[in-house]
Amino acid sequence: MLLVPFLRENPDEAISRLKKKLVSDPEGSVAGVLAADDERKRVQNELDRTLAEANSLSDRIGDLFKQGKRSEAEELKSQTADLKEQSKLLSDQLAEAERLLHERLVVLPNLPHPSVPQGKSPADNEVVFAWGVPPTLPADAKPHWELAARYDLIDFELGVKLTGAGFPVYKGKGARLQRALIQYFLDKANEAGYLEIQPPILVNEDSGFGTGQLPDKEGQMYHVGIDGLYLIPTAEVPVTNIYRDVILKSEQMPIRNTAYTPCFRREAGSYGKDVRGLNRLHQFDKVEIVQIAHPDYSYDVLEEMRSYVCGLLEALELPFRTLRLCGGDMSFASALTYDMEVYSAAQDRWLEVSSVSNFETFQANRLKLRYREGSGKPQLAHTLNGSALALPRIVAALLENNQTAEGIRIPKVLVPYTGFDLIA
RNA sequence: GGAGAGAUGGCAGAGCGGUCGAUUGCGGCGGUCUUGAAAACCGUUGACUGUAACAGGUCCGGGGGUUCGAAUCCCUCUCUCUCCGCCA
Repeated sequence: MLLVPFLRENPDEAISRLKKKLVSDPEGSVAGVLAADDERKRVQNELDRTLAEANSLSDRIGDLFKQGKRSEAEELKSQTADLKEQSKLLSDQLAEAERLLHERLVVLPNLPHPSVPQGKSPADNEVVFAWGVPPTLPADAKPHWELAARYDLIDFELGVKLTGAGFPVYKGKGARLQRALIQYFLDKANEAGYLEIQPPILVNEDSGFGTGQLPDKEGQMYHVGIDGLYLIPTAEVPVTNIYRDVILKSEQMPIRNTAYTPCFRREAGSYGKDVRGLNRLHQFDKVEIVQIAHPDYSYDVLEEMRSYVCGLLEALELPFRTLRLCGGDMSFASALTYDMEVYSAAQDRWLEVSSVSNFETFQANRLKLRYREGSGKPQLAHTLNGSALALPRIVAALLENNQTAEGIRIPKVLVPYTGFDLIA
């Protein structure tokens, strides 16, 4: 959620940055927020004055009673009725003004960092880094869904029987590969100084709001209506919400957490090869990294997280590139996002395997996640997170890029985890 | 699912309807003492809002009510804990 004081002091800057995020009427939006805030302040002021008057009257009545001046007290009592009615009215007005302000504020996305490229679609993303060479595959190279079937690693039809499309069943070496990747990613994150967390995978509404999934992206989460809980779309939600309503000491930062969880997404997506096989699922596994950082160095932290993820991909020997997302392709809450994409030769396309973002104070403002410098006033912290990594497309790329006539080769770093170096 | 107890400041834990934003202890911070530290002693220590700064306002789980006045009384919701049952 954007900060009203910032909008008030820098309306023009806010408007031009919102434009980059393709907000349709940034002028009207900002003006609407400021107007709502003005009204809120006006009503608040009036209410405060009324309450102050009522409070002082009550004090005097109390004093008079103590002094035994009953009739004078009764006299004053009669004066309070008006104030009472007025304050009731005003507090209703205040609630309405606050609701309106919140309603207008909550629909505005985060402001993009100055380095974010202008653009509308993935085609406008900026390639900032690339590593590795696409492998030369045999002429009869297969996409991963055919490989998964041939080696009996993943059964998509069986998932349809049990649950529905997008809920695959992993079997044998396929299942083992999943477990190996999770273990490997967690071990690496631990080595890099991230504290491992095992959070709940259902969260309440407050948590959904805190990280920005609610209220605007409600439809993307599975909802357990009877209990009012949501299945998490990413571990970011429970892990970041650990720090909701928390005031840290500045020396406690940066906080570095990692978590493996299944992730659930309802998003329907498009049809055809974009969603074939592992390309888009309703349930998948992911290891997430989250940091809470001081605003002074949160962009250093972002770079560190980015290079950490790149290191994982290099270790897995997967050719990849890093994109700086353009304003139109960024998520609602993000100020700057890097996507890592692995090249899949057999599909001849780039697969997004990780997304690393700095949310600055956007989530922290919703979460009331603050830090204190010495004995100073609490300040909003910066939140960051990234996938490190999401399994399905890593598996897809591993299968496709490492296919040989003998079978599918497992990268060296994974062999201690899988217990085999070839799927044949 | 049944029965009971509870929800107060970083934590623990008080709080006859006005003098309570809230006793006290611990913790934190500052100081005295000390070569330094510990101990002891003294002081200080919530958040939000608001103001140029004061002032003012709000917050004792959420919501509503009684009252001139509510942390204290009433209603309601939520959550937590204990015991029993059930299950892993």
